[in-house]
Amino acid sequence: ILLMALQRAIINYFQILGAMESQVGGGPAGPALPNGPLLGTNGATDDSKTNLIVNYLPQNMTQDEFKSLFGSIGDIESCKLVRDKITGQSLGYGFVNYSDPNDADKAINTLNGLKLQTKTIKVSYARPSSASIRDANLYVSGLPKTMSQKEMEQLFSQYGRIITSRILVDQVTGVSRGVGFIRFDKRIEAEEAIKGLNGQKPLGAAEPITVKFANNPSQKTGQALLTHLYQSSARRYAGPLHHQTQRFRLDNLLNMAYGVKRFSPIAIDGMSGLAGVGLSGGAAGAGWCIFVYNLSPEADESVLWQLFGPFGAVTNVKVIRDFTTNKCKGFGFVTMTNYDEAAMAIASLNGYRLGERVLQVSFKTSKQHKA
DNA sequence: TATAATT
Repeated sequence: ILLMALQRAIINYFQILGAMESQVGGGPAGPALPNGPLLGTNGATDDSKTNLIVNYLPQNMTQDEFKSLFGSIGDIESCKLVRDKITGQSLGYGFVNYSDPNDADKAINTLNGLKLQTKTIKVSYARPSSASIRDANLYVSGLPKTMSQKEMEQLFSQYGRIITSRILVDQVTGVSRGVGFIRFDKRIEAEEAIKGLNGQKPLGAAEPITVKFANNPSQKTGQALLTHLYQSSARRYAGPLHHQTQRFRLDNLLNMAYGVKRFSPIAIDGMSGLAGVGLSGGAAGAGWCIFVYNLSPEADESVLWQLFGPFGAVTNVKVIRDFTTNKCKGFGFVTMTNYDEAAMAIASLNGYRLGERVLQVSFKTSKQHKA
């Protein structure tokens, strides 16, 4: 009976999420229109200097958050967070096409390596889209535990240009698990690497390695899907009250099914005492507005992303600048979607020393700007 | 023995 109730609740929950996404999401940007100066001699657009691919995005980042983060650098021609066509889940990567090549360069320099929650995002130029670069990812197992990422790359680089490589490690000890991934620029290169290396012993190794095409990571088991849903349920949009009650109802069911408690008492009890503090609506989307005081005159938006991003979903950041000098006036605002993440960020960052300055961080109140 | 890299 519990499982049936859980199943119903999950179906119900997906419908609610779907409705919320369509209200809040803002939708994917349309295709980039040909832009005069960027037309090549063959009539094709050349966006190689403006179009970026962004990888390792947090699973729960929305299109709006994505646009807000990259829009803080400069004017965006188009951007898209890529989602699974059927489930609507983020695939963890996206594209940003800037109007100005200088802004694309700036985005790589300032946002590549930015830590957001548990992820370190990667920002790089997108290669021209083509069938020849798809399905070029290899799964490698049986690697010697002593082999480094660099050594694995050296082994594979004879077959082509490597785009990414990774060796999986034990989360506790940090020691190699003997498995990894190699993404080549071209699928043909990956095919050649399989022919050349599958079943072969690396120099000095005791065992042969297995090299094959990697599975697509979007296929999940029912268990993994449930786990995922459970994790994402607490991270969503703080939203209107009827969504809150829905959220807690589902959470209680999941708590029963998994025997774990997700919400801290403060996240539940805290809500009732917070009328009028921090919670904002408006065009930027609902969320908890945080006041950040004692920023340096040189502070910019990327500082706020770096400070608050690790704590959870950030929808917007703003540095308040002097109109004439364009220098920061010493304060800014950050909007976060979820109360518990905002509270954690405030608790952690209030009193935080940034260079020579000690930050004051709190929920925004109506009369703080006079201080 | 499995990570969200081509719209």
